[in-house]
Amino acid sequence: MARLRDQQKRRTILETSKMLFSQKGFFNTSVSDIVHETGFPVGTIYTYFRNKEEIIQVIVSEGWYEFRESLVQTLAMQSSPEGRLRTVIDLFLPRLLNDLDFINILLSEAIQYTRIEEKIEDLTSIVAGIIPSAENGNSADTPPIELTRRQLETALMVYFLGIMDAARISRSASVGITVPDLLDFVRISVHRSLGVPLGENAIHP
Amino acid sequence: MARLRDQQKRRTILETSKMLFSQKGFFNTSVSDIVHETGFPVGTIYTYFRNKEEIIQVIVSEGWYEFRESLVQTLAMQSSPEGRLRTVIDLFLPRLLNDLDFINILLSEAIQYTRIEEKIEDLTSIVAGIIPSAENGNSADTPPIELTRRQLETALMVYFLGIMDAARISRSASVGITVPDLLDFVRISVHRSLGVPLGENAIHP
Amino acid sequence: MARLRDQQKRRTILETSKMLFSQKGFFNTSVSDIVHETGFPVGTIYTYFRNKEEIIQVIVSEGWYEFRESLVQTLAMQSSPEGRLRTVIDLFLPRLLNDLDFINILLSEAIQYTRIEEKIEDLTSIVAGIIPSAENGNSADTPPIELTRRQLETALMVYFLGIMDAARISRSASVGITVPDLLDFVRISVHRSLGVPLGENAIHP
Amino acid sequence: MARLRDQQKRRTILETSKMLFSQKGFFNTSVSDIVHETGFPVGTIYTYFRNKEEIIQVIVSEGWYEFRESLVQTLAMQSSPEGRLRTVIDLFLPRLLNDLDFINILLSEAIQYTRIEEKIEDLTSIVAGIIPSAENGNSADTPPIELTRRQLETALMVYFLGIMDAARISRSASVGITVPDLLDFVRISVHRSLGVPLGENAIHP
DNA sequence: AATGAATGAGTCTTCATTCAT
DNA sequence: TATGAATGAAGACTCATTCAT
Repeated sequence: MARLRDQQKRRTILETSKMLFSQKGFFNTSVSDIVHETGFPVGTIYTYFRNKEEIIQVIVSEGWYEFRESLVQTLAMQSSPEGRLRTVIDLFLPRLLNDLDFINILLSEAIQYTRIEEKIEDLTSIVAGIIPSAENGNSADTPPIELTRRQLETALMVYFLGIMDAARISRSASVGITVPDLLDFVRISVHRSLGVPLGENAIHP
Repeated sequence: MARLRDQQKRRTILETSKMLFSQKGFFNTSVSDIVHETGFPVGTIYTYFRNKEEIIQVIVSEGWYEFRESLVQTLAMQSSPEGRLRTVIDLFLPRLLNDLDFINILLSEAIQYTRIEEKIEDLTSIVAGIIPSAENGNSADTPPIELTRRQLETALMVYFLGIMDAARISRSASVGITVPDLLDFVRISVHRSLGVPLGENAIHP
Repeated sequence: MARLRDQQKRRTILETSKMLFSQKGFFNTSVSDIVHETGFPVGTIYTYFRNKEEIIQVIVSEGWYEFRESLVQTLAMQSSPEGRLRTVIDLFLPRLLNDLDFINILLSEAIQYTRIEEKIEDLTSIVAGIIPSAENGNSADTPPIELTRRQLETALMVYFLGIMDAARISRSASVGITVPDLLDFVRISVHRSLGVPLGENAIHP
Repeated sequence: MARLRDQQKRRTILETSKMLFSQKGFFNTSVSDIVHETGFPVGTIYTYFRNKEEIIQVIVSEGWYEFRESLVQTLAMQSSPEGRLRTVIDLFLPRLLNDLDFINILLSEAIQYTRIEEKIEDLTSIVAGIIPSAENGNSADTPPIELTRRQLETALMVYFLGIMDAARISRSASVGITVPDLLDFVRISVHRSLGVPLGENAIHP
């Protein structure tokens, strides 16, 4: 019982902080802001987290863990390379882009507490593994793309970072590009490069 | 006659701050750090800049202005679309990626002082204008790419942001990708998508 | 349970600041002076007051409120106009003039934070209300003074301000006038103008 | 020639500073404010005045000297006590009250640089000397007031300070009393106390 | 365990005055 | 002599974290 309520408090702190960090930035959000927004006493914040830095680290690591785990598990359930690709593009990418607060924190000022390099390399590696290539060994029916593993990973890293950054920026009123534009762009690129057709509703976001 | 404002001093403050902001972040760099690093007295910092925020704004706006101006002017000197594309890829992209401190500041914590949206949209628009497409009107010998203007701009935004972000991250020891990998990636992509061959030394890296 | 705000601490800050502001002036008193004089750490000052300005505002507003309230309440207990007048002159005026630090702050540099106009107008209005005049309606036995309400209020304002300012200045070694001289002056004036005899010990000096 | 221009500059500095000190207060007016308002370079300010403090001291001392000298000289030209009284009330008081900036500075935050005690005592003494009293020796035709010299000086000090303070405060929008009310008040008081009738245009302000 | 007052190093910034030119 | 950039001590205030209650 107490356990449950505690977990709820912890979640509230994390969610409130996430919103504040995304909106005002990590350094412009004071612990006192979190206190006011949650309504909890300061002391309470420090019974759940060692310090302010730990809050952002947990937001990022838990958020990423969740995303990554569900990606890996769902990928495992798809037998064909094509199915896996569709999963990434039609399910996980939209989900990622849906959480702009998360992206904002991941790429913003707190990048120093974020270890984003490791995360992107990891993601890149997972996705590279599902793309049929000469090096990866490829099935008979999908023609291999002519890229070395290194080139593929470079491409994927640019794509992921570019899409996340574009999504983050697209929030700004002055930007014409929208998240749907970005998803559209990915589908076209994949279709052209890999010959995998990905209709807008292939799986359904 | 009193002394005149010393432009060399101003430059020193800007360069020192740029390095510090990139290394430690804007918020973790104190004015006192700038004072120690430059060796100037505090007062001097404030005779050249109204406040700490103005320093980062000037770093970004002057840096961007310089980059953009030389891009536009050099583009104007190239008559063929192909030549313009080569200019962008072989001259300006390497130059941009060479200044990782600048990129770091542009994309990092100071994003709030940076108006990066406007800058990226502007750049995207300039480059979109030189790519032969059905909409842009195209010469007989280069086949148009089959993208709407909106799709093209989305693609360019993702590419630019992705490359800059990847370059920034590539600094980290744990990342396998390097800036040459990124340039390589761009050349291949352009070659494949537009049929424009861009050898590594096409103009000069 | 954490500690509760300590009202004694708050009072110490107010009293110390009052003395310092009166002695050295508001602008020549630094928060650091208050810190040294009280012995409290800086942070403590700011847990009780939002800023330096609020300290002087509280000194003035609380001081005035206390003075005004006790004036009004005691006046209400006196049934005759004469009794009320004596209360003002023999009880409240001495009390006011006894707190030269307060007067000094009220009339000095912090006048900008002090809203002294409102306070004086209010006081003037209260006292004007107890003086028998043709306009106020007067009892049969005290002859009305021959002044319009406006003239009466002007007179009272000049008197109050003049007495307070004279008292403040009388602190200076070079000035011959003393606070008893001022009280003496008021008694004579009232006696002559209103025919109300006010012996030095009428109520209690 | 240079001499003349110099004196003009000096006057400009004094007048600009007087306005600024009155409006914003001495401590809230920076030397840089004076620089901006006058358009002179900082250095110039310091060729005319040793420091900021000296500026206010000169404003007050020169302003007072001028006022006092012309008072004394004009008084000397009046042979009757009554004429002298009229001069004070109809000529000098209105002139004094006409310069609210001066009064404001005299009584405000810079009171520490102002030596107001000496000035008021001096003025009080001058005026006390022209009022017929038992102690002063009095002419046959004006009945002496029944006040000791000390009481008279007390009265005058209260009057002068009260009127100046009231005038200063009357600037505030919320105050009903005006400078004419104050002059009116003085005339009535003098008439009643001393039997000297002072029509509004007795001499002409 | 829960609380929130206490803490003080550290932040950015100002500004009167000087003095090199 | 005229100038205005240079100076740095001093200012007000913040805020993450602790710890007495």
